[in-house]
Amino acid sequence: MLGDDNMVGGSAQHRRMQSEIVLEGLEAEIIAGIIPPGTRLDETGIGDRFGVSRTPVREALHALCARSLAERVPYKGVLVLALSPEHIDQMFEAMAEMEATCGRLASQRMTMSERAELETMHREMNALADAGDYETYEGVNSRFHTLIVAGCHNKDLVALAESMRAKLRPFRKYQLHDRGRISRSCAEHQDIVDALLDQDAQRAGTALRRHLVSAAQEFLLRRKGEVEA
Amino acid sequence: MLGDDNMVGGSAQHRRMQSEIVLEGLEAEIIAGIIPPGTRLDETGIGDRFGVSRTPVREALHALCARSLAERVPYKGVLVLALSPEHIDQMFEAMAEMEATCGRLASQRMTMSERAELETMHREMNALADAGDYETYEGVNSRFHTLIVAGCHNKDLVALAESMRAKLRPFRKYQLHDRGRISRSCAEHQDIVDALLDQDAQRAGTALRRHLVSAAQEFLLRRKGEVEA
DNA sequence: TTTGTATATCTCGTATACAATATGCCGGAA
DNA sequence: TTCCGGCATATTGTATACGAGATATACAAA
Repeated sequence: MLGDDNMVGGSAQHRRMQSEIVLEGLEAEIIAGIIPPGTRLDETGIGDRFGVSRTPVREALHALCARSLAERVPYKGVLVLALSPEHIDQMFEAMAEMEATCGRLASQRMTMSERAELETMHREMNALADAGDYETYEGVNSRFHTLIVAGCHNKDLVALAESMRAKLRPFRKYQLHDRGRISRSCAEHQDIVDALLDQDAQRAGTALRRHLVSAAQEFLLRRKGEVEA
Repeated sequence: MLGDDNMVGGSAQHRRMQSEIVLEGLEAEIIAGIIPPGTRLDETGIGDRFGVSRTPVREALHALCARSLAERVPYKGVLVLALSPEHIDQMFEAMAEMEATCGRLASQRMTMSERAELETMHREMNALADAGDYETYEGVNSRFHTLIVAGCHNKDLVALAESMRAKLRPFRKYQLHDRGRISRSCAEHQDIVDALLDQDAQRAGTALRRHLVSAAQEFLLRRKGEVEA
């Protein structure tokens, strides 16, 4: 009995599987752009790199495909997904619609403490915007949106919305790197926060949709510029 | 060259992998309710049943978890998801929101031929309702909703909406088995079709949401009754 | 009878061996 | 020179073997 470390409190603590480690590693590398789209993910090579056999690698690759970060072609391999501009556009739209939906519900359902946190974050972001601290801003911004999505209190909608955000994460690193974009972002956030606190479902939805669409526009324009440059 | 069945037109034709076959088999059995929720999916047993080894079975199980038809508990196995009534309620809501979102966009984006097909289906369903052919009605009803979802012309939104529909399919078999429900369904469909053809985004969304919420209510009431009986 | 411990067994996670399939290269013929 | 076909290689898909962890059972002691 002594030395009993059965910490049963909370959710079961389980040993991290190798496949999980590989999955997270690959995901991070893909999202960070270290592995560019179109790359074939070689099972043996990755296994060697992570120091595991092919089996856990294969499981990680399957998971990657399930999250549509990659695509499996039988007997050929799995390729990091290269997305067309049109598809990226669609993904942004899907994310915007998901967050708008969550936000609309959240306006009615957020708890008092969630609303308080929302305001706190918003104020914090205003300060960060003034200070020009883009890195920190981006972090808070991400949590801000996560909080809104979670505010709908529907596990499935949250999961769908977050899955879209995850897919787009690799593309969002381009954004929010100039003062103009950030101050526009803050203004749009103000609108969103107001609507949520006023419990105005309609306005919350449209404000969120508009905000995300405009963010997407900026991204696509910037990317287009990069390609031409 | 003769006997060359490389029909390269369209997407590549590949030999069906065993893991795919197992996946589809299990999925069908789960959806059909042959494998009840809570069942532990034994890897060796399933392998024997399908005549394959554990490896493809494991891949299928992972895919099942990715589609959240089952849940993996490390070192314990994967369990067919047993959903609480509250969660089922949330899933219905998520599906309703997804279809409403798709429908709102579809009202603006459906092609002429899609709109025509929509009307055709609706008329067909009215006839089937009058005839009391519930089985066929259910089939057309499913295609009706699929068509609306697809009408948003956004691959990602369609995928999200369809994933919710897939999750709920096992529960929907209870529905639409009495004349009252069917006639109400038809009336609600009328509203939806009108809004879509009028390109009235707002109304399309609310009509769809209302329709699906009311369907969910019926299901939950019926289920509650069954439990008490 | 009950409880604690030890063992037995079962299943999962991982590694490796084998089979099937695609790709690339090389030689030969037109 | 160019095109075609067959072979070699590499990589994926599948099967099996092995080790780790967990649960269940049996037995002993209180």
